[in-house]
Amino acid sequence: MDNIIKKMDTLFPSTLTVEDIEKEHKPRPENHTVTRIAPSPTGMMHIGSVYAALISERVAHMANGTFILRIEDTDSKRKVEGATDIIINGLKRYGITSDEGAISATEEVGDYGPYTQSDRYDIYLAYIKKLLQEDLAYPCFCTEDELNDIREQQTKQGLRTGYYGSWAKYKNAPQEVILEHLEKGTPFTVRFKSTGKNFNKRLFDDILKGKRNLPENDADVVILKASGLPTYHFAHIIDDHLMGTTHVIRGDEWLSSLPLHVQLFEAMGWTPPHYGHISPIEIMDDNKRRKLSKRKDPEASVTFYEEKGYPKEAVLEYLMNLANSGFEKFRTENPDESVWNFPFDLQKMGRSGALLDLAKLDSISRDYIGRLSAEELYNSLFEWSETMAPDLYTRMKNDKDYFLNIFKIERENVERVRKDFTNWSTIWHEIDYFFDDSFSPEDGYVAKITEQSPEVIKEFLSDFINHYNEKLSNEDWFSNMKTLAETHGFAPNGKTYKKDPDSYHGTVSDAAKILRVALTGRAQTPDLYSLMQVMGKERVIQRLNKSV
RNA sequence: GUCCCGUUCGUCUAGUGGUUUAGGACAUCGCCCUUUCACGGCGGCAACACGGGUUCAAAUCCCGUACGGGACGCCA
Repeated sequence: MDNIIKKMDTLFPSTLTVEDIEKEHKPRPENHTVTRIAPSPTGMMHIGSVYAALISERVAHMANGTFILRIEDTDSKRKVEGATDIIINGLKRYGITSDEGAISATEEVGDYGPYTQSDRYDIYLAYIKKLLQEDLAYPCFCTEDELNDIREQQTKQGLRTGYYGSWAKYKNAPQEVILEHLEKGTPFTVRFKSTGKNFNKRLFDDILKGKRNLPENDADVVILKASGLPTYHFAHIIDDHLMGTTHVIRGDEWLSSLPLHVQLFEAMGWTPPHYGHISPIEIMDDNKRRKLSKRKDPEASVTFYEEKGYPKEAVLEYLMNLANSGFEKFRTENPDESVWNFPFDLQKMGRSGALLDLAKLDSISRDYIGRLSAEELYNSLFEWSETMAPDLYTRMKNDKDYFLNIFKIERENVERVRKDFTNWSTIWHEIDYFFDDSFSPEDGYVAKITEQSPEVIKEFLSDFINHYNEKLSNEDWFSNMKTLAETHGFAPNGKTYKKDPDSYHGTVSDAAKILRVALTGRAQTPDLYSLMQVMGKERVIQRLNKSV
């Protein structure tokens, strides 16, 4: 073996030894909870990553522990330029703060780094060499084609696929064969030498799934790729040991490799962390449920929510809802508390996968926006529009007071705030009629929408214009309007109208509708009085004159 | 194909053997409030996947079946 290691030293030069690493390594304090999120920089931020990060962050911070952001970039093929920043900014955006790890593409904080796997190259190599020395690992010279052949044969015979048992060609290869390959320069991987037996079951206690019996791992998995970089399995063991991770929260697609990971920890002589496997967020596709896919589903990417303009707080609340069944009750009882004050409890996580429910997100989002003051609403929308709706941004910048007044309608000094804003991207469409340059109804629109005769409309509106006094209170204004409506042939109430429908053009509500439509072009709007106050007398008169 | 995980209203879920005519929220429908809409209030529809056991008693414990999801890579 020493020959092999010597040979490897020339291939992958590194003088760092396990002894060096362990001498430098500071153990964490006793009973200090450490969790981490370990995304791959593939260029997009998956909503599932935010979900997993949120849960891990909560587990650590609820226990006054440490939350780490580690960048898992050992797959050079999938690595994308600038992707680390996307991850960092994505988490920051949702208020998920890490205590250690990458803080930008080039900087990191913490005493347990480096926190980017490609910078940990010689650490992995040191441990690989140790395993080789101890005969717990061995080089494998199989080509891709050979491995495919093995898989094919196994499938044909109805066997488990994998590099195990008698299929493990180089497991006990003679030294000469290995050295010969090394001399020739045959590319090779390093595989872990498993002693597990597939027919042995072992009990694992998952934080979320509970006690599970899983078969021992008997496959000699690759731990070092031909590129010299470790596989996920190996990097996970080394990093989480050295970084002192106590709780690994990850997607349940990893559950099958749990026996392998525990086996690796034990082979290194280390205690494995606690594991919690969370179910993925799913989507309904053609009447079938499946995991949200970043390729097929735009909803999988956080950019979807940014573009639609869901407030980040609303997205976070929605995720918290999925993560913890008690959250809804907490929110009902504490409408104004921050989500970060919710007593998150891992035991209250659902075991099965949840379907992404945008209607529920809408509802949470409406509630959230409804709780904002006009000023807060203005600021949030302004910030969003800078990148997502530049025209709106310019408009808001130039006309701040007008926007604030619009947002104050039925928002300030009322018992119940209206909830007609679902997200930032829909707001402009709700309020565009307030602006003269985007108010261009077609000819005869009032008659068309109200189904009143042009004469009635003309007479009622002309009279209204003559008597309009913007100084009046809502009550006085309305009672004047009511009187005016009656003189123009509208019944004061439904009861009167129903008694003799032929004698009236409608009720006072129909008269109000004429005004509403003339001013806004719509049959449904917020409170008429407030709306006219915000528009101002000049604009009101001008619009009414136009439709007379 | 082999192995693993899961399954309570349409959706998210409460439920840990008797407190349950299975509770809440979102969605949906109806009514009320009301100058429209939204808000709010009240109410309706609506679920323990199926089959066997264990037990005086099962959504809850055990065993099968079905269905759904996942893993089986020099991806993570």
